[in-house]
Amino acid sequence: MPNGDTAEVSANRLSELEIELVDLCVRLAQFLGLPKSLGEIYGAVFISPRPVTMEEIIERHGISKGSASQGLRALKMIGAVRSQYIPNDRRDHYVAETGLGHLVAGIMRNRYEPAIDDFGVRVGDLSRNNRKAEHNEEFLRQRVEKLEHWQQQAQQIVPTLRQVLGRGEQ
Amino acid sequence: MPNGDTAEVSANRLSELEIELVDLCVRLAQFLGLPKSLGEIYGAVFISPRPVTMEEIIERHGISKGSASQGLRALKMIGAVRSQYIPNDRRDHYVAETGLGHLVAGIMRNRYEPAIDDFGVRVGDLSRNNRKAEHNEEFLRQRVEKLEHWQQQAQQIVPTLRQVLGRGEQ
DNA sequence: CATTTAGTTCATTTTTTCTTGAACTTTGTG
DNA sequence: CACAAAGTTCAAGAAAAAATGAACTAAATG
Repeated sequence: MPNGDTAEVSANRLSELEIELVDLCVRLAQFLGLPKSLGEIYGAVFISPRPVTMEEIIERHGISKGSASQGLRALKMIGAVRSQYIPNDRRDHYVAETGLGHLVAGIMRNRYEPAIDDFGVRVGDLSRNNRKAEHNEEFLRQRVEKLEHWQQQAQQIVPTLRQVLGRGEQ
Repeated sequence: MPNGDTAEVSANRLSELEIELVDLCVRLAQFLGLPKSLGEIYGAVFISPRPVTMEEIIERHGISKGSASQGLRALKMIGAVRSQYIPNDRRDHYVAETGLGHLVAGIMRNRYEPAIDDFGVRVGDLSRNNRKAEHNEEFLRQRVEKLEHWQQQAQQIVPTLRQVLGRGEQ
């Protein structure tokens, strides 16, 4: 049972510094094209020195239950957050993953790689049809080739990023 | 499906292939977090073997004048498109820039680098205040340091990408 | 079991972003 | 100059994305 009496006042407010840290997480999320709430939730976990429950996040940050639930699921999926077992407590407790390489890799895997692959498939189809369709103008064929080249370059980016960001994790 | 008669002027209808190429440009734009219309407009320029006017884009792709004007401005700004002088014609004529490195560099410059810099400024402020505020918990200070580290790694990404994508342009 | 608590789902509402089009400015033309 | 064509701007509408919260399922507790 939550602490009782005087407690109906909101659980400990966020300090200035905590607010700023969460703010940065929100900006980061938006930079990456993720919804603001993911940034808030990640921030909530990031600033906590010990594993947090969904309820704490909801209380301290004023997020709806639905957002919190869905947001945590998404963050788990990209590996930004993981849940940690706490004895004698039925609730899930979350801990932030803080390696930038790890975070970026998760986002890549879930968001970017599928799109790059899809692009590859489409360009592949196109260039296959391109060959047998002899009435195409030469110019458009060159454009299709250009896209194939883009696709090849895009494929190289993922491993390269991994290399740059993979160092210095703890 | 043979093209049939329609030997007349190219003025209108997009071919299947052209539609697919524009479609890919739209997907690419959306992947990069840019509005669909930018993809369409870029696509319109991309598939044209000769410089296109705004009017042609509006006509062939059914885009509003406002979108076309703003979209072309944005594409010029990121260097995805440039206008080319045509004698005896008052209108602007646009040509697509097709080097992936060039395109990505432009988007970086306009969209990502400012955000990364802003992030850097904020983290800098934070860590400066962090030092003099002696009442901060140790844990939060570690988190601020973590963000500084992220910032440093992010700074490295830009030149690395440039290197991967900068080769093989024509 | 009945009850309480943790967490999920999803239709609805809210917010944000994109697109449109009409009014406007600018520039070339006779 | 008056006119027309090219291009810009921005308020308002449309569309898309995100957040909410009530109704739900599942799982522990006694």
